[in-house]
Order: sequence, then C-alpha cells, then structure tokens
Amino acid sequence: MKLSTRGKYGLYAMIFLAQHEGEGPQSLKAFSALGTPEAYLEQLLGTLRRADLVKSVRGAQGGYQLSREPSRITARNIIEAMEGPLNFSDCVSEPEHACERSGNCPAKGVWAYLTGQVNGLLDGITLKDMVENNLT
Amino acid sequence: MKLSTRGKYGLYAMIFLAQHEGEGPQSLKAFSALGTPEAYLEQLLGTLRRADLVKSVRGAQGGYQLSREPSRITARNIIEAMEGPLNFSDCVSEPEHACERSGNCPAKGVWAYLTGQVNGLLDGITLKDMVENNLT
DNA sequence: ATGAAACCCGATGAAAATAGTCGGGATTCA
DNA sequence: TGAATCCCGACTATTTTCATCGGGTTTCAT
Repeated sequence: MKLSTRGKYGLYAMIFLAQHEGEGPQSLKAFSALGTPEAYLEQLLGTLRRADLVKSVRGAQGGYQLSREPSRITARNIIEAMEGPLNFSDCVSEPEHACERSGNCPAKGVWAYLTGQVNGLLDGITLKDMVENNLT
Repeated sequence: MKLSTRGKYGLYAMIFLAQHEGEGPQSLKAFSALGTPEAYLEQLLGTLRRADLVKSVRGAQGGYQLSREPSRITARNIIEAMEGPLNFSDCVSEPEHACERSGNCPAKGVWAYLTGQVNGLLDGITLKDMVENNLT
C-alpha cells in the first residue's frame, strides 16, 4: 500500500503554497525547487484547483494560491483530491461490486472499519499542522 | 489509495482458513467459493506460506492450514505479506531516496506519522477479531 | 496594441505494476 | 501406481501511472 507520486507531489505542492502564503500567486516555475517536471505539475495543480484547494490567477504574474487558510485544509482533502476517495475494496463503496456473501462477509467489516479510521486520521491533519511540524 | 486484489484475496483466504480451523487442510478447490481463479490463488497462498502465515500439506488430501491461532495473526501480518510494508513515500524508508530537503521536509513528517498510525491500526486487528466481527 | 508570461486542456505515448495463465515437476495418500 | 494436490518459474495481457506535447486562452506591462 503506497501513495502514487500524484499524492506525494500534490502534498508537496500544497505545503509549498502554505509556506509562501501572502506572497502572491506562485508560478509553476517557482515550484521548480520541488523537482517535479513542470508540465506534469501543471496537470496536478489543475486537479487541486478543480477540487477547490487552490485558486489560479491567469496571465503574466499569475500563478497559484491556496483557496483558504492552511488550518482549513486537511491531508484528507489533498490526498482524496489527488487519488480519489480511500477505498480498500470496491465491495464497501459500490453496491454492484458487492460479492455474493456480502451480507455477512467479515472482510467487508474490516474494510469499512479501516476506511473510517484512516479517514479520521487524515481529517485530523491540517496543512497548518504540517508546515508547523505539529503532528501529535 | 486502494488495496490490490492481492491484499483482498489474501485476506479472504485467511478468513476462510480461520473459519475452517480444525477441519484439516483445505485444498485449493475448497477455496473456490471465494470466486478467485484457482491458479491465481495458488500463487497467493504461496506468498502467505513463505510469510509463515499458513502451512501447506502436500499430496492427496493435502491443502492449507493456518500456521498459528487466529488470535496471533494480525491484519498487518496479512496485508504486509501480500503487498509489502506500508510505505507512503520512499523518502521515509530508503535513505537513498531522501530528497535534497530531507532534513526539514514537512511532508516526510506526515508520511512517517501516517505510517506509524496505520501500522498501529493494522496491528490491532487480529484474524480472530475479523471472524468474530469484533472490530471496536 | 502588442508581446511575453502564465495558466488551460485534451491527446498521446512510455513505463511500470497488477492480474492472471500455463505447463511441467514433486510429494503423498490409498 | 495413479490420482490428488501443492510447488515453481515463465509468460502474457490488462490496467494504471507517469509524463510529454502542442496549441489555446488570459492578463500584465509597456
């Protein structure tokens, strides 16, 4: 179980923006220190924008900014935007993928439990916590 | 973030074995109710055996059994066997993948924290809990 | 006005991981 | 001795991920 680079880069980008809050829009070039190919990062920022986590400013001197305070953006917001909702097994979220023994399938309980717990964990981490290195 | 079918089928198989404890070795055919292609399941059981979670008995009337009590097998044991250790980002576990800003990289802290928390969660679920539907 | 600086977007291709198949071999029971 | 069963490595197909590219649109500064 690992994150794709999408989730990783997405989080890096958000942390970067949090660290430069109040300095105006950050252009893709400004992100270059993150070591992610610019063209690829552009795609990812698009995803973050559509998820309403960043705002973009077009045109010269444009760039990206957080769409709200770092304290109101969670790890779950970011990871979910980049990788889709946590879904250990389709049988939990999609009725049509429920297996025949669905009713009393012990595995299903495990998936559901884990999903809830991990989502809770991710909900509990804000971007503010991250940049302040404030993880309990 | 989702599990591969490996992790899923692996857990199904282990639950199946736990439900048939004391009934002697279960052959691959017996697993057929799980709906997993037999040839594929065979591979997965091999993985579980090498991870010392099941024992196999060869020859006619052979099959697979749990290698120890369900109360001493955790979700982490199983998932880790099937998918490798939880690793949100290589920069945490492999020094050679540490990025240049590794020392004070806020993201690294997030990965490390999450890894610990989720592993703890998985450690806390035993196969016994699963078959008894006993998840707190 | 105009041109450079940026973001926007869909298509496409390359690479890697995952899922699943197959054939032959070894072991054990009856 | 033969049927049942696990063992193993190689192979293929499918899917997902990663990344690039080209052309379009918007906006700022002069």
